[in-house]
Amino acid sequence: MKIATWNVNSIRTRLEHVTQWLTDTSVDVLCLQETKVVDESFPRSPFTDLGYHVYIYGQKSYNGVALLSRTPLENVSMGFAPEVADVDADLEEQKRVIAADFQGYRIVNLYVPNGSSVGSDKYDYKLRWFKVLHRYLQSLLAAQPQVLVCGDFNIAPEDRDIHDPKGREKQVMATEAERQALQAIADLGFADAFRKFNQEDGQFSWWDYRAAAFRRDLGWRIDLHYLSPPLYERAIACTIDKAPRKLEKPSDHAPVTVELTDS
Amino acid sequence: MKIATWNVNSIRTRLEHVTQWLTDTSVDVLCLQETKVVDESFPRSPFTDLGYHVYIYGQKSYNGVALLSRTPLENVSMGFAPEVADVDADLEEQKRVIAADFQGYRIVNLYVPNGSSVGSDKYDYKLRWFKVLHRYLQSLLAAQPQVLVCGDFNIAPEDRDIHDPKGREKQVMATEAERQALQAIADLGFADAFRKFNQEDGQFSWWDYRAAAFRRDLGWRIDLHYLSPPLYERAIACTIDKAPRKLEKPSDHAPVTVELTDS
DNA sequence: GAAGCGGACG
DNA sequence: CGTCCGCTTC
Repeated sequence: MKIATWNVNSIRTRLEHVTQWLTDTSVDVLCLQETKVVDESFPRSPFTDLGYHVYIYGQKSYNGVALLSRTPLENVSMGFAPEVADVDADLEEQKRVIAADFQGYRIVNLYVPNGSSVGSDKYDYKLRWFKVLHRYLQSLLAAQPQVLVCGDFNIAPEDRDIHDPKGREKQVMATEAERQALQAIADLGFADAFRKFNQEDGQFSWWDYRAAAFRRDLGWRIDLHYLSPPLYERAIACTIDKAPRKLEKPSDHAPVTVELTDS
Repeated sequence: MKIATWNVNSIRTRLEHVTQWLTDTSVDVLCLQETKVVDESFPRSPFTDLGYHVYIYGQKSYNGVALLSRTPLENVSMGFAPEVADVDADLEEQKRVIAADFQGYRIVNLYVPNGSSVGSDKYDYKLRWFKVLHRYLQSLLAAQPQVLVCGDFNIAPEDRDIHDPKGREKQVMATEAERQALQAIADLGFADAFRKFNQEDGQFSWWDYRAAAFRRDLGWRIDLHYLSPPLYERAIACTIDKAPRKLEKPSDHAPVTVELTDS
């Protein structure tokens, strides 16, 4: 079983890249972020034509997440409700969370707020959002010990996940407060699937469009698969596919795939 | 000597087309319209690198004219002032006129208002603008009998300059009032250089982006060179180059070149 | 309806 | 650098 996460930076603009990649890789579930389209305008048929079931939670212009699956998914939920009560309205407005049951476990697909710059309102929003995510995942785990949380986390977990960790404390996606928020999630009982197989630094999933960052390999590893123990046991591979990032008009993110034993 | 006029519909978007065309054609002076950029952001160096001197009169988003010349130009003037006094402020606000001395004659580069639709405020603006243009050119001719006026006139002089003249009286760019305004300019002593050499109908310089107008050759001849008698005598060719209109992401206008004897 | 710009966001 | 949108123009 292969589960992939890919921030596509507009599903409409990246339609060809995504359908081609699905054809090439045959992943079982693809978790998309930054679809940037309202549900009525999501291009469903290119994916149903390939045999995928489509579950979407989108909005105009920004954010938006989706699940594509070769088999139907059960109990699809959008946003933090009803797992978490009393979520600030502004944290639920942005469409960043979609989850569903697949093969007896729960897949949670996240598009974590970027945070803009340290100390900005958006940075505060990101940290508030993580507090709610913590409660949300805590609630999920209480009901179901098998959880896979993936997506664009907009945080590099460690210094080896950044091309240049110098001065990182001032850099959004690398500050101590963000890493602590991420660690609090991990402490619920999640482990980073990629690091089960690969300890090297310089393994990136995102490269800024600016400053020829991809050509110079100035990237960050911010697209992650966090697995609860029973799934972490079953993980047999986790890979970043840089090929789509080399195409014309690419997303700034590469897809990341985790493979689990069938058990 | 070759003088060309080209409405490029954004010099920044069309930069490659224009530099390539200059390289291919080696015109002496290129008169640009709809540069759509403030002077500080005009891409000067691509043209200076090709050996052109650059004179610009631009504004944000709309309008904007420029002169590119292989040799330095003298007495460059922008707008109607100081030739015409007491011009309504709204007629000078839009950057549509740039002029300069070249080889002993004056080149006037115009971007005539489009006029939107008959009876609209913009249509009235266009006719008012022509009244000032008339005074402006009258003043120029009094000082200097050798004048070349070119640009996007947004008027087709005759029915043979329109793909379908039926119902043209209701069509902006072809109404009687507009043609009379244009004729009043001609009556100052200008003649249409193109018609010195070519009497055929269906000779167009502009094709709407809509309705596959270019493919179906549904165009208009609205990009003109008007020459005062001494220059008209010297004209030895006037041609519309449709090649750039066939490129990817073209301007909706083709460049029009007039050639004069060196005399 | 096609295409431009500017501004927000990343 | 590249997405989206609202706006304007033609």
